[in-house]
Amino acid sequence: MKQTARIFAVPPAPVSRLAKISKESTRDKVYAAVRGAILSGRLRCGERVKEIPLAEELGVSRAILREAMQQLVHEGLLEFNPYRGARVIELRPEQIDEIVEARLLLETRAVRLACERIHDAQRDELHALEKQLRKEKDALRAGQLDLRLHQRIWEISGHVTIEKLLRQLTSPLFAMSLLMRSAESRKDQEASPLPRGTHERLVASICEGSPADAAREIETHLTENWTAIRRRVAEFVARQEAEKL
Amino acid sequence: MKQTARIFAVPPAPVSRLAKISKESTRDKVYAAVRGAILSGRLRCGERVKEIPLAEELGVSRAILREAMQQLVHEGLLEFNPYRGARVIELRPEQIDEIVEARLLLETRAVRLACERIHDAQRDELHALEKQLRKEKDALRAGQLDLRLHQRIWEISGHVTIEKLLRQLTSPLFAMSLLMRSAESRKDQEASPLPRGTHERLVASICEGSPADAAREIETHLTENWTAIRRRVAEFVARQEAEKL
DNA sequence: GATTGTAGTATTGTCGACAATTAGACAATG
DNA sequence: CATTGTCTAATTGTCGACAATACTACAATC
Repeated sequence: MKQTARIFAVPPAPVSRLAKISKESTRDKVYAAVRGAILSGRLRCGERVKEIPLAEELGVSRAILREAMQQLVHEGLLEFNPYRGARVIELRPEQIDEIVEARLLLETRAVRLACERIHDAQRDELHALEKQLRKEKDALRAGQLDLRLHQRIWEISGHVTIEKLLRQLTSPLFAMSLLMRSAESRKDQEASPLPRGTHERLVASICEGSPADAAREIETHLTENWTAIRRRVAEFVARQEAEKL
Repeated sequence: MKQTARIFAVPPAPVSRLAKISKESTRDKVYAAVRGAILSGRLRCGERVKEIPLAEELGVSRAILREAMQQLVHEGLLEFNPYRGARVIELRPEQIDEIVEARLLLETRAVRLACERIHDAQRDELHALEKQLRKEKDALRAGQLDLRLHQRIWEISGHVTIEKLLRQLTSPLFAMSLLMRSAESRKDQEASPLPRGTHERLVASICEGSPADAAREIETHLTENWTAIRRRVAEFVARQEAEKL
């Protein structure tokens, strides 16, 4: 007895505008489900992903799951080794540097564009998101809100290509940040919250349309946030190497 | 009687260094084969890609082919519509603008890094490539050499993340340039060769380690080259729209 | 004549089964 | 005791078959 679709976080039938009739395929749903599992921490970085159990859990065949997994490989969330299975990626500190640098190049452009193209309704939305983020005490949910805020800004920029690239770059970073959060003691977590002030200033700059300010804010925001995480990752792999010996 | 592997451009057993024992899977070979078919013009932009004939031609099952095609979707070379099959993408002029802009952001950084990190052996290689490119009269081969030259520079930059993104951005552009070349009259082709001088200056700047010059060269190179193609694409879609009526 | 309904066919979506490969346990050998 | 060889179980790689859907042509209706 299969229990299909229980896993899928079924979205409330996204008000199909006439242009977008393309019903999403099973593969897309599986892709979203696995991606969500990684990005919510249910599948942790470095963890082996076995096809049979996961396919059964999702109520689909392995073939479909494998197709979805290929997409995740290309998105940088999974690693494949022939006959040895797939693992969720595990970034090394240098890779984090690279990804953050690339993100900076692209996201700077994105926020500048957002400054030019933002509408009033979107201004309200950004402020609401920022306010919600400021009030959120739970670290995990705060991280997810932070991600949503960024994504919203990319969308507002109207630059689809850059948006896709940023989404791709951010996924593995976010997954690693989850691993760090779960790996470290509760005390450390309290000691390093997200730098809230930068969000406020970033949103403000975009809403008043000051590209230079916005660019500066996004730079400090990214740099501060990820140098902290980079340090933790470095400590983490050092500890891991030590255990190996 | 199947004729497996006849299609695969079998590479001469890429001197496996001890670290890289991972024998490439059938899926990777299929991926490379289809990608090659698109990037060599055998599969043209906008063309429908039917699974059964292609799978038979490659001598593999549809399942494998579909996995490979998923990767190509993510790379931006294929488009999927449920139950309607896959097509090779067809870029609109605005998309070309976007991609070129993103490429510019990333490739500028790449050439600057290449200036810092290049070795003597690589200098020789770049010069050799550039010389070969300068002598090449055939437009298609010249385009492929141009691509190789760029890719080599990305590799020299040592920035794996940027390299991957650039590869992704360039694939669809290149495919479209092939379409343009085949769509237009022979006379026009002669009239618009690649701007060779910029390659020479670009390679020179990188080899002598002048980041500012190199960045300027890559910018003019990309801009000149792709505004020309963008114009042709615009004409092409206009002609196409006209035929529809 | 244009539109609508209705086969039939071609193509994609999905699945379960079997083959190939790896990893780990355990015995044999020096 | 360390090393090597062999067997077994678990897992992935590959395939062919069947179901679901979309496209085409043609007939029916107004």
